[in-house]
Amino acid sequence: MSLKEDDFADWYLDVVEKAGMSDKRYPIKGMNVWTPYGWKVMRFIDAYIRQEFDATGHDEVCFPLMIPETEFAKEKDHIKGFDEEVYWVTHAGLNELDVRLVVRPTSETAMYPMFSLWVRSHQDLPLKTYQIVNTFRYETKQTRPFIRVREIHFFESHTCHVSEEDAQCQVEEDIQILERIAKQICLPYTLLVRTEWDKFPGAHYTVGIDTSMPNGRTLQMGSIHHYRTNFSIPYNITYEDENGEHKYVHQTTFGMSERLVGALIGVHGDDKGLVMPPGIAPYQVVIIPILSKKSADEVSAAAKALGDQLSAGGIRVKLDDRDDRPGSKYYDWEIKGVPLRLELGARDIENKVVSFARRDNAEKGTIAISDVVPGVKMLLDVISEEMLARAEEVQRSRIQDVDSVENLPQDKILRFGWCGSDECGHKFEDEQGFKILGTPYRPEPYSGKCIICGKPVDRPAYAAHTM
RNA sequence: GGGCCUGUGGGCUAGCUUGGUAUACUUGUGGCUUUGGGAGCCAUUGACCCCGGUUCAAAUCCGGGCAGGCCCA
Repeated sequence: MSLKEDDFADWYLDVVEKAGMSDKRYPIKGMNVWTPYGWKVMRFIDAYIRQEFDATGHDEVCFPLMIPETEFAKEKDHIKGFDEEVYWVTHAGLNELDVRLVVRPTSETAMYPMFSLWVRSHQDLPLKTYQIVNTFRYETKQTRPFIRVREIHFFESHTCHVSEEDAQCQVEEDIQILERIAKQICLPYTLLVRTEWDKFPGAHYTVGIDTSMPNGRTLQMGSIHHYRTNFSIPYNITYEDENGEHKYVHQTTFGMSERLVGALIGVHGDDKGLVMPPGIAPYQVVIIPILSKKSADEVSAAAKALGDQLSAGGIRVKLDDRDDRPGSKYYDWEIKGVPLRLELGARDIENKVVSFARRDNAEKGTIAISDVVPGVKMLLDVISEEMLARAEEVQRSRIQDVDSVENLPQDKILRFGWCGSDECGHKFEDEQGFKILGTPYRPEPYSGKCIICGKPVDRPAYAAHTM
């Protein structure tokens, strides 16, 4: 699906509301209520994230929400990057606080004072932790559910290593974890090393994780940072090595937010509503019994038995036995994006089959009732693969090579030569209104000239309008 | 940071200029009926953002507050 800006904004808000993902009527701008269906989706994503981090030797932790100003201010670039968008707690009861408290916009400054206590020896390393929490950032721009909010649900992993090389290996592991998470949600993405002026405040370098939305803009879903010793020095996180020498740890972080939900809505949705990737769909299958006066009891019992069978087979299934017309139910579940609809009526029972309809491509057919569990599983796998393949194809088609600033396509991701200088980069951004997303994390063959100064370059830069 | 606009049942909306019983659709609830793509009929619940002012009378006019949206830097 491809949409103009206004159409996308209307479509997005409409779908989020009608599918029951979020209620934005809570009386604080940018702080929305997770309604049951939306929260189910987020929980399935979180569950998968937990599984991935646990399996790669990370320990889940949970740090306090508040950070004393004295700790928050220790890393100068970091505070400069965040001080305009943090919430402050200045009072407690009737008293003004001596040391004001920051409501975390991210948790480096909460965690690292403790890391300096936890890490003493090289045997304590690597330290690999993560947490899934809410953070707060005072957004002044237009807010939008999941995409730009002031209370952000996200995960953040924080690691400490003996050397820059070890930390670099962690970045590679993070990318593998990302690959698996993205596959589960059928989301394509690009890995681009951000410009110096756009990297995370305090980072050595930042890898942005972007995806492409139907209005032609890119959405940053998360990022991976290599900090080197930029934080361990001000927070004094040191270890004693084999030779008794004290050294600063090298650190990384990796985080992705509820924007994953915004991305899956935008990337997969269509004019009928959401399309949920089977991997994180709260309901992978919905069963609609087709009742008639004569067959009501028989069909109801068969539908119930079918639901139990699928459920026992490990499939997340919803039996919609509301007293409503089938057509009306179809529309309801299509808006919510349930990947597979099963219809069961007297005709199907007679033929020993169940009818199905795929949400992603509207394909219909039947499955033998004797073979229903493996049949449904296979269909869900196929749906997942095809959703990812289609989304990847769309993303590829949105990337366009350009070699001049004349007539830049406004709804594409531009690939072009950039010498890497701040001067040319800023000139391009200021004059063209595009944001430079960065240069590929994985080198890709390229030869061209800087689009501004004409100097020969051997790697491309990417730019786009961003959400 | 500067400017503009808007708040009416759960949702969407008419009424506001020119003050006088608040409108339609949708949703919710109960019933009858129906069920292979949003059926129909009957009954019914439900609102003027808050505070103050003007007035016989305020959704409507005025002031302030709160909330939301848009545009520009």
